[in-house]
Amino acid sequence: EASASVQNKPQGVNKMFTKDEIQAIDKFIEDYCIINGLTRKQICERVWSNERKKDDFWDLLHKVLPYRTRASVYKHVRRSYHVFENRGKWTSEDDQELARLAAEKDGQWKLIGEILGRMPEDCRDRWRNYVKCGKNRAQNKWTTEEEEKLRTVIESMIALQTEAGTELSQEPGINWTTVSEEMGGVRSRIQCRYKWNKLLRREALAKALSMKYDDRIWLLNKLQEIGEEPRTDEDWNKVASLHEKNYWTGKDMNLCYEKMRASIKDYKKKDMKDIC
DNA sequence: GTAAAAGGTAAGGGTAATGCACTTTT
DNA sequence: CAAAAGTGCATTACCCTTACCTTTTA
Repeated sequence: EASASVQNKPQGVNKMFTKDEIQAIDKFIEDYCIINGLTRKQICERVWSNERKKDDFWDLLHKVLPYRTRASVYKHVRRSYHVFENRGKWTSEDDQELARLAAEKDGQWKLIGEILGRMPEDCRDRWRNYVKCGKNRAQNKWTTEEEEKLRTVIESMIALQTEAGTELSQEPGINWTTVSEEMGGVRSRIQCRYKWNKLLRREALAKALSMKYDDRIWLLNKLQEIGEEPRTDEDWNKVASLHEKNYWTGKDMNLCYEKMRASIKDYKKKDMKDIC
């Protein structure tokens, strides 16, 4: 019954559970508790119990969201119905203890979690995103040298993969943990990823802004001709395909237009026709 | 007896929300 | 002018999937 409201949702990659999905799960578990006379604490213990109980709990749960993988539902419920005392807010004492345990019990996050009274995943996250770099972690603005080093590290990582073969259609993967290590542990994995994406954005913007007067005028005229502002990437690609040069991508044109638009006073109050 | 399915753990990849310094508006 | 409201940006908190192993089931 809990699944009724969320049936036939498409399965996506890395898609957050929606409010409806979470509600459906919660409803199921609430009912399950009532039927089986369980308290919240007891159901959490059931969820984290390592005995392989021969009931249909996980099976029924998966039927609430059948279009998701079983593992997906399993993991989500383990996070939402956990048995650990603490979440969030790490004191520096907590961090110190985590650092000690991480060194002593390398990779044994389940064990570390039990000792600290936290979810293993949270311990792992705190470690890799923060504690691992410790005092080495820089908070200041990236220097040009640092940016160049990041570029080198990532480009050689990508080169290594394409070289190692298989022009398989898969995207080159960037292992941010490794990148952080190769940066000397001075920036966390998340800092590196953020910076890299920012560098990419900066480059994209530079290209878009290199568009000369004639092409800009062409763009503004074309937009007026079309009559409405392109919304999606696809819309912009269509606009770009109308141009004789095969140089500007939809993204380039989108960025360039946004910049021109933003240079106009009170642009937020104006629509596209006024802008052009 | 064996292949397939399920449970459990760690590693990899990621986004939404927040905090903060700064501008703009009221 | 002060206070409130918006903004851009980096960080923080939290989330999701896949790979792989062991155990259970059909």
